[in-house]
Amino acid sequence: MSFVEETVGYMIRRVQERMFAAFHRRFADSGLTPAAYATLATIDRNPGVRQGRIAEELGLQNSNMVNLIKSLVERGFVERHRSASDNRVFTLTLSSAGKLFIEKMNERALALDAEYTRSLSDEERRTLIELLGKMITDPQ
Amino acid sequence: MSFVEETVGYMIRRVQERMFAAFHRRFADSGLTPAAYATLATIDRNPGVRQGRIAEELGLQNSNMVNLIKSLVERGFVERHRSASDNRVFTLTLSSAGKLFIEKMNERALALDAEYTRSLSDEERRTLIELLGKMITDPQ
DNA sequence: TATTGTTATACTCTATAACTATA
DNA sequence: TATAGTTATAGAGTATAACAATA
Repeated sequence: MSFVEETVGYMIRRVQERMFAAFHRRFADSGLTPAAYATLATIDRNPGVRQGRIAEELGLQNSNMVNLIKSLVERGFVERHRSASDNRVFTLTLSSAGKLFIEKMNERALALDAEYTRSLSDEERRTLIELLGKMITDPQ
Repeated sequence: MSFVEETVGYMIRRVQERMFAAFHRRFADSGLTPAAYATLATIDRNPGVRQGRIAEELGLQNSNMVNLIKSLVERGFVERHRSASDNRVFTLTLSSAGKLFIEKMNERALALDAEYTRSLSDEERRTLIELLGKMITDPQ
């Protein structure tokens, strides 16, 4: 219907919208936004990471991390401690409740990902991730 | 750094953010948002289309089309006429100024698309669009 | 009774700038 | 002088519900 359908930009936007909606359907009862989930998953893999580093890695704004982290702490999933070596820094780790929680959420994320890539074969899904990875790691 | 990097959902979000920023850099002086550009491109290919149909096609909200169309009309790019057969409907066409404008914007969109897919070969770019297309056309 | 388009509004995500405390 | 984190705020994009006019 329009030649925008032949551009990557438009197609990505459409797919992203659908995935966003699907995420909120699947994670509605979890109280997690995509950013909050990605933050938890990053802390899980990198215990002791500081919040500014997570923001850099995930492409989030540092200022927007504050309330995000605060809510994760209040829910008992994340622990914040002052760094011993640098008193400006808060190091972040998962509590045992947080570890249990992220395990369940990881399962859910994988199921969700399988759901909205169900029209792709396993190989196509891998190819898609690989091509998107090339675009992201391109220094621009 | 996190296993979210192995999910399509996360990778799409990251790519989309970069493309969004690149769009605004390239189209800053045009006064077009991605939705406005896609709307113009759709009217160009489908003269006489009604605005609700564009919203459906592009995944936009009908209520959000109102101001979008209004600004395109005010800028002299789009003409709105009552449909002869159904008095509820406005048919949309491009003015000659709108046709000149969309041609330039199409060139710009293609250049932009080439820019942020520059880390991909032509074949990879085609593959990417094909895989995204499969996901979009999946009835879900 | 359903559909097209409109209005008003609210919510989420993201961006920016000024601030503090520490280095 | 630079960095980590905070606060407050503004903006864009999107979503929802109620409405008028027309079918």
